[in-house]
Amino acid sequence: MSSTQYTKKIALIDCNSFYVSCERLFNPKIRNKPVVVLSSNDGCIISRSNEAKALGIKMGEPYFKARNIIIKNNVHVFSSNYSLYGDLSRRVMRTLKRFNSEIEIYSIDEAFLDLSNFPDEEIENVGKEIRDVVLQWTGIPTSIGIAKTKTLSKVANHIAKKTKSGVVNLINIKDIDPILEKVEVNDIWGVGKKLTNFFIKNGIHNAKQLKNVSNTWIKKNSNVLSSRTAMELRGISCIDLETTSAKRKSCVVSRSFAKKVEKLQELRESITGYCLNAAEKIRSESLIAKSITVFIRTSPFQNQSAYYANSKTVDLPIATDNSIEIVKNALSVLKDIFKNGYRYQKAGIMLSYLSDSKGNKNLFSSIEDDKIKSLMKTIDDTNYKFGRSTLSLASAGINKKWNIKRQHYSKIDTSDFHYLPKIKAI
DNA sequence: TCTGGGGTCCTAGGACCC
DNA sequence: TCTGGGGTCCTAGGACCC
Repeated sequence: MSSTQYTKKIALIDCNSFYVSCERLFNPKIRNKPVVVLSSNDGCIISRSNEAKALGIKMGEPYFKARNIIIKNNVHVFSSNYSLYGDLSRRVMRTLKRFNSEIEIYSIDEAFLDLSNFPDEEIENVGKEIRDVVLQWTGIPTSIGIAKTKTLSKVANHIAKKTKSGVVNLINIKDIDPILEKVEVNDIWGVGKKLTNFFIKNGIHNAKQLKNVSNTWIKKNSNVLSSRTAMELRGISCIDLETTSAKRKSCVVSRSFAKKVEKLQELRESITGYCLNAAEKIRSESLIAKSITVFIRTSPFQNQSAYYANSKTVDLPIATDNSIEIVKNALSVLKDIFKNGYRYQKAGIMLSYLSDSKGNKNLFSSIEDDKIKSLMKTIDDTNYKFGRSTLSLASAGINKKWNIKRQHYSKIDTSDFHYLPKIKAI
């Protein structure tokens, strides 16, 4: 044991059953009880407490299929509350940034954090400290995996979820093979359904076997992504931390309907709403869109009625963030793909070829443009203050029969004083 | 009756050109 | 008249992630 070492160290911090943890934060009664959170429209189960997992409730399972187990076992059910989860996510990420600004926010409940600046021998304790601080400051429990590459830190995290301390460190492990041997190939980051089948067919069942497969074989028989994954398992970093939050390239807004929709008018209302949402989103990120895609489809699960799905893209002559422009184009595309006589289940729009709107004044910008800009800003500011869709367009409709279902909504809003938990003085 | 929503990246194959 | 090989660029769709 000699001098202090500073090898490359990446931590993956993952919030445990994140949406369930968020609901529990404001509802102590459901701690240590089985809890699930549903996807939009109360369609599928997308977050489960450990107690719910133990009952055999599966990730992504349709709610109606699990309903019997849920009722029988008194499982607490919540519709998703994304503004709450988004808010708590930001608090967690802010806390993590105190340990190092080199952070990649990978999803709403996960972040990669570069910890190379801490000495190797201290790293496990640093991991434990991060976990304690996040829990204390935000109330959210996490699991932490630390290793030399992103893929290995995912593996470490996978194991950490099953351990009591919640922290697993693979830095300077003498022999990693016995650990990798216990990780099934389908649990490796980057290996999905298709690749799992391919690997198993070729005798590769676990992470140790994938790590030891020859580079030439994998490149010849699979693709660069697989070879990168294998390299990363060997401890050679191929996937960099993306710390500068790159601007997104597309923006999708889509929803399933609570009730099937048959009329063009109702589709028009929904598409208008999605456009307004998406336009507001890209404006808040100073982006403009060059193309708009509209898609509609009937349910793929109901085999007795005919299936119809279609989409169409329109390229705009000039990239824009103007809601009115976007709605107008989307509705005209919708008219082209709409067919009578179908029961539509879902619709959506996508804005793509997004680019920076700042310093990007086009040749044709005019006083008219400035007027539109200030109108959009007024709409955004008002909606921010008084809630979404305070100001809207007439085509968005008023009576939205098709609008989403949220039967188990917790109604917690961290930006509203009415929902602050009350503390009684003793 | 009831099956989420939002992203990125890679690749094969077609179109086109020389 | 018939026939070639190779390069680039674009796009749709697939696979993967959470």
